[in-house]
Amino acid sequence: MKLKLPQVTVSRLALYLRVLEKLSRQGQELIRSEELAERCGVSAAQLRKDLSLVGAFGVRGVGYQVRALEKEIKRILGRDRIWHLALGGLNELGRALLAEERLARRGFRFVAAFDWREEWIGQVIQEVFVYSLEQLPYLVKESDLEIGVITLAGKEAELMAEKMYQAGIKALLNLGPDPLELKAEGLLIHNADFTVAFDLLAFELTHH
Amino acid sequence: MKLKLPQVTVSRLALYLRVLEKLSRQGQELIRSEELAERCGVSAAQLRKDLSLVGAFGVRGVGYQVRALEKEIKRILGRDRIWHLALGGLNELGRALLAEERLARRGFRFVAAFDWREEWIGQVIQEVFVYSLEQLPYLVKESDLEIGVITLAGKEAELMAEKMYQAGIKALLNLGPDPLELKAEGLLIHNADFTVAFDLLAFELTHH
DNA sequence: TACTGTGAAATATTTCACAGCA
DNA sequence: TGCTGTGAAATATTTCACAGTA
Repeated sequence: MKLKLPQVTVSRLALYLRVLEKLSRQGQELIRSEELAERCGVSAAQLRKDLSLVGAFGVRGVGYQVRALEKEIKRILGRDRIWHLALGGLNELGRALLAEERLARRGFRFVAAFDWREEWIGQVIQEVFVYSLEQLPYLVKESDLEIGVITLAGKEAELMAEKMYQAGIKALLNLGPDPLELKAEGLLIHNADFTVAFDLLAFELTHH
Repeated sequence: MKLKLPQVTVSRLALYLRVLEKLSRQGQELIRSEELAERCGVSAAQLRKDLSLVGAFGVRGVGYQVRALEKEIKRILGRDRIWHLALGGLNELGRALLAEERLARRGFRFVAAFDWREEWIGQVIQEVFVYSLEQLPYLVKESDLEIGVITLAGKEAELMAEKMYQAGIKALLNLGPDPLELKAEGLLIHNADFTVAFDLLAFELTHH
């Protein structure tokens, strides 16, 4: 319960897991740190050190059992279970998330969606029902919604965040443009503006 | 041209810029490091150190001129110009990207989209025309396409990446599920699976 | 006075290099 | 023999604390 890892290590573990899942589907049973690291774009030492922070899963002189390592990393990341997600905001981004196979396949399951717009309420998108915000508290309890995923901007994002918090959601992933200002006791908030990836590329292209 | 910055610094600069753009729109003229840092969720020392790595833009005893700082960071990040993007893959994610105001507003402009699927070719989505891949080399030259944005998976992603490289694209941003294996001389590749953000949250929820 | 800019100190992360083991 | 696991060394990043200045 108290495991502390550098955030970069956690995100690399997520990366390793993606590759392991793929190898596993392809039926590969064994992999060496060097090969796995190469596939993930990190050094072998880095990979082994990351793994050593959470346990010793390999066999000296041999390598790692793909399935066993996959299972271990899943457990460590909390990916050995189903997470119930609530979508806040039925814009293009929100609809793309509902359609994301990566999330569905990995146990991140959108159970309900919420919006203010009359045109969306009552619709079913990718098998997910769109509710009005009045129904939020009831559904959080009833469907055990844990993570709220926000795609809205500005005041709408802020209001959605508050409503979700009041309804009993434990964590918010904000994929919208504006960092959430809400500070709420016991609520875990991650602001994750994916468009930063474009700035990184622009920077590197600009400075060789 | 040769400016070297830690990647974390670059992504924080992108964050600062987002907040500055907002302040600028709201007409605020001045901001202190402490306040800006607070808004961005970093320490004031961190913010000042980040800025000091690229220059000294503040006024001691006063703070930073919002517009001037915004302009400087834009220049440093290569955000003081229009980037021409090519979308590779007209799935839900691709269509969400075409609709992303954040990108349009910040100079990341999708100029053309490419797909194999007959049903998409010839369509216009968010004012962007969808072409078949034969037209890729011509359009890269004609429209000066610099960054290819890939939303596809597996073999399709790999093939799209190769075609884009051969057509003369300078950089690829891969938002699809699989790290690109392509290694091509002079091509800048970023794999940026945004779904990692969900794993990070799951990890933190699991380990308090 | 009230801030920024920045060396120096403190931490954190990565790499090295090899001991340990199937 | 051919790997992993891991202390120790090397780097990198963050924080501290205060000199510098409008």
